[in-house]
Amino acid sequence: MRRDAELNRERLVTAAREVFAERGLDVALDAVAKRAGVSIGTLYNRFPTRGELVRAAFADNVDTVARLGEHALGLADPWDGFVYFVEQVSQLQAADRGYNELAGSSSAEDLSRGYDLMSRIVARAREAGGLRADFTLEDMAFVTWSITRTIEATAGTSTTVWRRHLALILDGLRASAAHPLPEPALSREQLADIYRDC
Amino acid sequence: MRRDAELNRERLVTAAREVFAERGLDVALDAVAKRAGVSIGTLYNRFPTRGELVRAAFADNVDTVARLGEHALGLADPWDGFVYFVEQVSQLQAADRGYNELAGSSSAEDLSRGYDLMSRIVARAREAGGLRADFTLEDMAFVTWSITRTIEATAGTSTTVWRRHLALILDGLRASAAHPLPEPALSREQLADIYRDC
DNA sequence: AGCAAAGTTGACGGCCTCCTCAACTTATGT
DNA sequence: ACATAAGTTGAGGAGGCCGTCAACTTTGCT
Repeated sequence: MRRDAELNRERLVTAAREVFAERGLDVALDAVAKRAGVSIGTLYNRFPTRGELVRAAFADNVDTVARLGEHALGLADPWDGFVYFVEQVSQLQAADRGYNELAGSSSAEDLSRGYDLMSRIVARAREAGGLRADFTLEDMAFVTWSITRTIEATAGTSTTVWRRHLALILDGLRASAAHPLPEPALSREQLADIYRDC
Repeated sequence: MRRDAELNRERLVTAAREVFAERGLDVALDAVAKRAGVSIGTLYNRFPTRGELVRAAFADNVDTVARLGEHALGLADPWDGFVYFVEQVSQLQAADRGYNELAGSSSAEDLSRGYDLMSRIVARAREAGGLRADFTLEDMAFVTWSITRTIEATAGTSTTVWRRHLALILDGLRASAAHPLPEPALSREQLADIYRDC
């Protein structure tokens, strides 16, 4: 890759991160090209689909989440680790509209790394008796969808109320709060279907 | 209003209900006109904005919710009434994509009638000690957003898993599950702001 | 029956975004 | 210095939806 091409690529990724953060994942790509100081043709040349640009823009966040997960697993109390992880990821979402949208529709499980990590965090918290026994990995999608949506709705008015909502949710996930659930959890395949569609 | 005009109006409202239910509130209005067997010009003549058509299409649901609320208040146990109301409204949302989207962005409080009703259901459940003491009317928005989003995500795969999610949420709303919340509730004004924007 | 008011029609201009491609510019190795 | 591959450019065609309006049709009153 030529030096100028590499530079333009970086400019595009940076611009994409900024524009996605401010205006969401659905912005017109012209806005990204303009902010990068590059023509729309170059953008399409480098990133033929929007998805590729999105992936490039949020590659860092994937690493960050992995680090958060490792740290969560390092905490002495498994329930605290679970809470820590969910809170930190939510914080990331609250700070970046684009990432919030992404988290709500790809949930980090297309990444085997993130999937595995979350799986361990959930299992550990459940087995230690902090997290309710009937909570499955797939149920994490509910948590993500909930938080994603309230962050989206409240971002313009308060950057912190989502913490209240999260606290309400967490209170329902403690083993001590558990009442029998009326429906079986989603299977791994069902969840995969859901994410495939979007 | 002329007889034919009245008939066309009804056709449009019926068509809108059907199309919104299947494809959401953002469909191209041509689709509604086509299903109604009427020209796009007539649609615009009768309903100058999309909002007016939406309101007309979901007027029935507003009545239904009011009835559900009354019934909830008639139940002997206030907590059961609360649960009943939330479940029934969610059921309505699960059956109609358009109404689900509407509920997620207008939350029935633009309607003073629905607002008042919900207010009483919440207050009653809280005062009876079933619903946690720190739960406010404004917190209902969290519940609505959560359920709306998971219904939206899962509708194509399962028409019932949302009940599992709702059960998890409800477990967090019981007085017995309450742990101190980290943030104050949204004020009535803040919530109004949020709904104004959308 | 005849007529004015009410209602309907759908082609069309406007707007936006997507994505392509032929012409042009730049980097790099020799 | 120059040739050539690599990269860039941006105007423009395609597609979708919106909302309008002048010409036409229907209703209902007298």
